Amino acid sequence: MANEQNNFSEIIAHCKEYGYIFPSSEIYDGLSAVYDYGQNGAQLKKNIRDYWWKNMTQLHENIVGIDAAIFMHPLTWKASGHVDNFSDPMIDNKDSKKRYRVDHLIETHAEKLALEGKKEEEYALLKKMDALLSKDDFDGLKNLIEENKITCAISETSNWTDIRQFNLMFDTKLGSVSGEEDTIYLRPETAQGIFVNFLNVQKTGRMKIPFGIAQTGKAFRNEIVARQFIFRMREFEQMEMQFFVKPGTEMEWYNFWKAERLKWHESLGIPASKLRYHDHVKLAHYANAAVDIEFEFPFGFKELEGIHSRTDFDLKQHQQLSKKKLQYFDNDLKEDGKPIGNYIPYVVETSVGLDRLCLAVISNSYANEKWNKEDGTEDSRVVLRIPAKIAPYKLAILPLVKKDALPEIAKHILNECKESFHAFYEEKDSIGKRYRRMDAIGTPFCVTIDHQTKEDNTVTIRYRDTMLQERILLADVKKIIMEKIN
RNA sequence: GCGGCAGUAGCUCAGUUGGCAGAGCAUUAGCUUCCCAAGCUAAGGGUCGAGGGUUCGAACCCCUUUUGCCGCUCCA
Repeated sequence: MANEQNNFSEIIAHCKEYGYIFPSSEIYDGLSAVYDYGQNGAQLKKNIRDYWWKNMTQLHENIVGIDAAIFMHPLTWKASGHVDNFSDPMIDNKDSKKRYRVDHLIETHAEKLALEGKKEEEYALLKKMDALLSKDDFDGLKNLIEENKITCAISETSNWTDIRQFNLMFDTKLGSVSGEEDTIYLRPETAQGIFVNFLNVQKTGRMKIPFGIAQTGKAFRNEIVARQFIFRMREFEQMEMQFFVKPGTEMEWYNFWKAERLKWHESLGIPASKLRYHDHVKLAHYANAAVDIEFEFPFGFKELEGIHSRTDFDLKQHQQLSKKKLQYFDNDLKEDGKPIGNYIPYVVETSVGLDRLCLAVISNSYANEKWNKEDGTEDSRVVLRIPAKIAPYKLAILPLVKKDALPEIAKHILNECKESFHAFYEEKDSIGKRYRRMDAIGTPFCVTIDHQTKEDNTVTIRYRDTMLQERILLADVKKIIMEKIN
């Protein structure tokens, strides 16, 4: 574990040193749990996002992509349950410094009453709590705690602070709307942008169930504790696809996407041994089945993607609050020859954290290698074995020396390649040093132009993963790289 | 959010009793023309995380704050 922790620190340092990820607004000392992607990180992230987008919207003819706004009507979050479930009144015990969720604290006490056989008192307590919670009556709740002499399990005292509200949604003001609705939220998940557009997309795209709507974008959560680098950030990017199905068929599709999404992660070069499913025992308010795909990060197996069977919860809720029908008319025929008719579709959701995926790819790619050279001295390198299809740079073009017209030939290939893929040109320092630098940022291929190139039009191609090299025709460089990155 | 520890050049760190802010690597320029880093010469780079206090004088002592790490707590 100590090694793994060191390894994780090394990876964070490497990300900063090679232009992948920087702490946000670092010159002002940074901002807690906010990070910026640098020149290489942004390209990697974009490549992963594009790869996902293509997989979803191009390789599945029944999935289309949208891009909904971050700001949404405040009722959206009432409907989704975030207003009620995403904020928790908390209370601290001044002696033990322990913090409790008020509802958990009272419920624990109620359970104790039940165990003592005081069923009626338990019931009365819970009923009072629910009434006070629904009114956000924090003083009343504190009184309830004090009246019942509820104590902290650690300090066994009832020396409590006032109750404070911790809302996990960021709010801001929308100027031109009056009254209560001038507070709007930064979306805590991208899914709702898809649900509220369900009918728009279904009607204008003439989509037939089953079909999916995909979206990537930023979401925001005011986490109490956000740590572990870009694993849990306050501002993060999701890649979500909501798949609308006929009620009763949701488990079929849930299992389909569960398998499909695991395969997709493996296609990113993540070995099966570092991926696993984790079934949710305790389900969220909207789900009837939920599983996480977890990746073995340097700090243990953690969620990368969630696959949830969300039932018709979201569409039903939006239908209720918006008073607009969000139903689908199914023209498929039943046994009696008549159309199936109207229903609210069920939804199977796949939701990946893009930042987490970037971290997974980087930590899976990172290796600090040491070996002995032929003369017995030790040699080493740090290499990012990022799969070629998502690597920030695909090819480095290196003239062996910066004279004898070698740079001119190299620049000629650069110009030929740069319209098709991201290529890097460098003529400074020894060739070995340049190879090391390309290893460190994860460039999968290097071609070196040398004196022999002028004689027979061949160049050396050097592979990042194996460090092997071979000679290929100068004229074939672009074609060969194109083949390897597709 | 609470408690503990930490923050000096891009990185890793040194800095004696409170007395001129340093090294190695990295970077840039030049030399070398090398097919897997660590050759030579030179240069640039710092309000010592930030703000305040004590002092003739603070990287060093005190207070506040911020960021990170660890532990709690939280993560529909």
